[in-house]
Amino acid sequence: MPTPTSPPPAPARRGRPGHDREAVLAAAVELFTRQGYAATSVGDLARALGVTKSAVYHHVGSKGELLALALDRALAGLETAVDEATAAPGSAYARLRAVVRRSVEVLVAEQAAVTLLLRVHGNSDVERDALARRRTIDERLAGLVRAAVEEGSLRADLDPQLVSRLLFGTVNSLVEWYRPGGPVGAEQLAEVVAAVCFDGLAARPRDL
Amino acid sequence: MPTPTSPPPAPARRGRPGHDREAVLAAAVELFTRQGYAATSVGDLARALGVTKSAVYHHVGSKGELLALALDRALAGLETAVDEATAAPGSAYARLRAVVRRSVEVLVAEQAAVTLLLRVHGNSDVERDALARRRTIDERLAGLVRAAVEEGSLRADLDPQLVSRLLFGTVNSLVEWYRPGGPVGAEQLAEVVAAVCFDGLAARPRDL
DNA sequence: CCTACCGATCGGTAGG
DNA sequence: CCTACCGATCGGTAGG
Repeated sequence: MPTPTSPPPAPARRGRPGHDREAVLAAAVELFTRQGYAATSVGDLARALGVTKSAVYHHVGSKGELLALALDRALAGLETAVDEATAAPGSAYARLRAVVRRSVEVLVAEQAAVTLLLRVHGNSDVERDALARRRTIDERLAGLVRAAVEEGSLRADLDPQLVSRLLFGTVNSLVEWYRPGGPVGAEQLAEVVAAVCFDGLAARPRDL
Repeated sequence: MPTPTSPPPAPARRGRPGHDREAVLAAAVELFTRQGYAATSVGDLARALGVTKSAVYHHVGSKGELLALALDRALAGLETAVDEATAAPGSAYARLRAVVRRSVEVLVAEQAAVTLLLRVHGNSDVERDALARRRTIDERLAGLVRAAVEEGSLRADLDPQLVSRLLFGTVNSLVEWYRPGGPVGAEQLAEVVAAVCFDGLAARPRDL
């Protein structure tokens, strides 16, 4: 038992050391991505943290609030990536390639949160708000692709919208298999993805 | 108790015309993909069909059985695509390109079921069995990529496993946005995806 | 009055 | 194919 008799005059920490809001969020994001949001109960989350459900509710108002926090983290990261890359000087092609690289880096840094974002169905206001923000990002990306096509640096035989979807579909698919700490680092991955997307997989003379 | 008093002599059709097992499965797959499997209750499904929950259980033994049927449909389609494309004559490159095209076609034909498959978490035996079958498919695809790299038709500076993941990550990402009946047909989409994956997005002299 | 919890239980709803 | 239910578990909250 912690201090049942001795009253320390300093009003320092009482109760157990315990977790903070950030630790609860981290555990929630991990479980939500591994099992799915709907399939994860607050009880599951509490068990993973080694506390009771009530302890979880001490730190967070609702299960949906945890989802909202996670989705905001993913969206903020992606929005910043798009902001920075679109504001950069240079050709539309260079900006697009930069946004691909930066997106991969965000996706690696906030992988679990981005995974959640990509799986949102719109089953609640929180999810619908996230989908709306995501659509805005997608539209900005499509605009960048359009500019690169008009500039003449992307193949002109394909619809820019289609190109945008294939491009960021490839980027987003990374969450399905990439695990940090493996043989491929984040920056290296970003460069490989950009190279494959823009230059293709087929062997070319310059490979030899 | 059923029929406590009135025993109708004619055993003809009783009850409403109603749905069959296939209609229940179709509605389930649609709802599971739209809302997520865990977030879809059997009551939701019943409401969508305009019947009661018990009516649903007349056609199907459990919610998990509906998931198993859907996942089997997706897996069988993809397995057939890989079977046929890998058995075809020609270079490894040609077989790989064929399997990409055939995969896109299966994905379009069984889009909802494939979407479900791609979102499986392994939360039940049904889901774990599906993941195991999917892994086998992925390994065969990776083997085909490896053969194409060794043959010299794919860029040799990248790990075949990485190439395989990017390639089929791109293919699989189609479920997120492709809707049949739109401006792009299935075969056309298959050809575009193969072209973009192998030749890249960047403009090249032959485009001009 | 605070932070950090616990044991028990709330009203509703899940799959069956 | 329905009405009428079950065991259990859901997200969330009470007092201490």
